[in-house]
Amino acid sequence: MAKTSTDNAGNRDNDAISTQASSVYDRLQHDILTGQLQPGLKLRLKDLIEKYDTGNSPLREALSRLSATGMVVREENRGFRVSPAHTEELMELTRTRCWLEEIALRESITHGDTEWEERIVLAYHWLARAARQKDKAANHTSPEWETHHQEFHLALISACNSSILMDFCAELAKRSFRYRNLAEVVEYRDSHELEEHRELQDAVLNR
Amino acid sequence: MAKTSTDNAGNRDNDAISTQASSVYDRLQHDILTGQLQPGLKLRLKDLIEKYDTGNSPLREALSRLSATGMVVREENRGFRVSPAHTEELMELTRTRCWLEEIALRESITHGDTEWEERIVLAYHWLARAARQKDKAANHTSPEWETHHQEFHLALISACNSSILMDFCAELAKRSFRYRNLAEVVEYRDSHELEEHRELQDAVLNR
DNA sequence: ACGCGCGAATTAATCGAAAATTACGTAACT
DNA sequence: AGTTACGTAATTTTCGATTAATTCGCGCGT
Repeated sequence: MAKTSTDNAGNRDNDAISTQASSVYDRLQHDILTGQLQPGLKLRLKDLIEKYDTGNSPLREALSRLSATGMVVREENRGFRVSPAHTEELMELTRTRCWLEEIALRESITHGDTEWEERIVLAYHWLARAARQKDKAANHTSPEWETHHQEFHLALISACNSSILMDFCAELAKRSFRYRNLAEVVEYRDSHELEEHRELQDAVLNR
Repeated sequence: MAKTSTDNAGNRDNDAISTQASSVYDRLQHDILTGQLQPGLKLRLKDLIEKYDTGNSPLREALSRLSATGMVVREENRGFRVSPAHTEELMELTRTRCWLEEIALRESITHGDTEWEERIVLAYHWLARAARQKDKAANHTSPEWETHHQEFHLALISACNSSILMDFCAELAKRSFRYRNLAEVVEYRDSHELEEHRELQDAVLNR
């Protein structure tokens, strides 16, 4: 989950040089999602300027963007802080995510074509490969695995005919990812997790 | 639709003075939603600084926030422009909005309590009153009516147990509002629109 | 001891100008 | 004629410093 879809999407195939504000945005978001910046933490501009080795304006810009997506909360004339995390919000999040992903998946199954199927197969392939490497390193949350996991789920719903809904799902996935990291719930992830994903893939492809 | 939920939510009951960046954010969003700033329009910082009578930093902050919600698109090192409007996106938007509001309404009907019902009745009352004043002025899109219309729809889904979903719905409503203004489709709004809302209220209250 | 108001220190928000990047028009070259 | 290279102008991005707001601590009065 090193990069988000919105941030560097424009830099895929052209020479566009990422601006400093975007770099700080990425790094800040990463640190929030991985829990290195804890919920509720006061974000003092001076400290962040030093920590992320940047200037006033880019930092403020990054924080503004993050506040719009709910990663940080802005308190007028009082600065920013990492958005708090409550168990209620996690429940709400899970609930909402279920609703939205159910719709998206249902629609995808209805309207999905062969290209969609190929995307799923490919995404699963990458996920499985990342999982194999994960086993080797015995690293429960390898960044690549997270990326491919995200990509797999996005592939599943990629035929729902609504990029808006996909964006919402991606947003919810990010927030869920954050809660996972905060709780450091790693126990439940055992070897048959990959199997579940395979079953999911097969079930979807068979409608 | 003068104020959005996120923007001035913090100013509800305390003395917090709105910052200049937030003011510019509100005004910019308003002008985009009402179509005064047309889709795809290049937003030159110098012009905007003059037009909105502000400085470099607040403006940039406002634009950054708007880019996160998709109101404006950011082109790295190339500035900002008002996000374009396609008919496909309108269709996608409508589709997605249906899905989400259906869930939210269904959940609200299931879990709604008497407080929820009171909120609906109250919201309808305000809406009806605004509609009456609208008739007097023969003004199809009075800002107050839009506000109360929004509030009514939010009240309907306010018992869905997911503020996240409500935020998404509000976001979609804003975008729809924009398309309505862009197309200036006013014909279909006739006198029985209020009736429809009344029927909606009654139906919901009767589950 | 507790609450209240005033002033110093700290922090956030804004401004004005420098630095970096892109856009554009002109000229040279194939 | 078309195309590439180059220099200038326009624009965006960033920096450093100023201004405005908040927080904290102390003394005063009750």
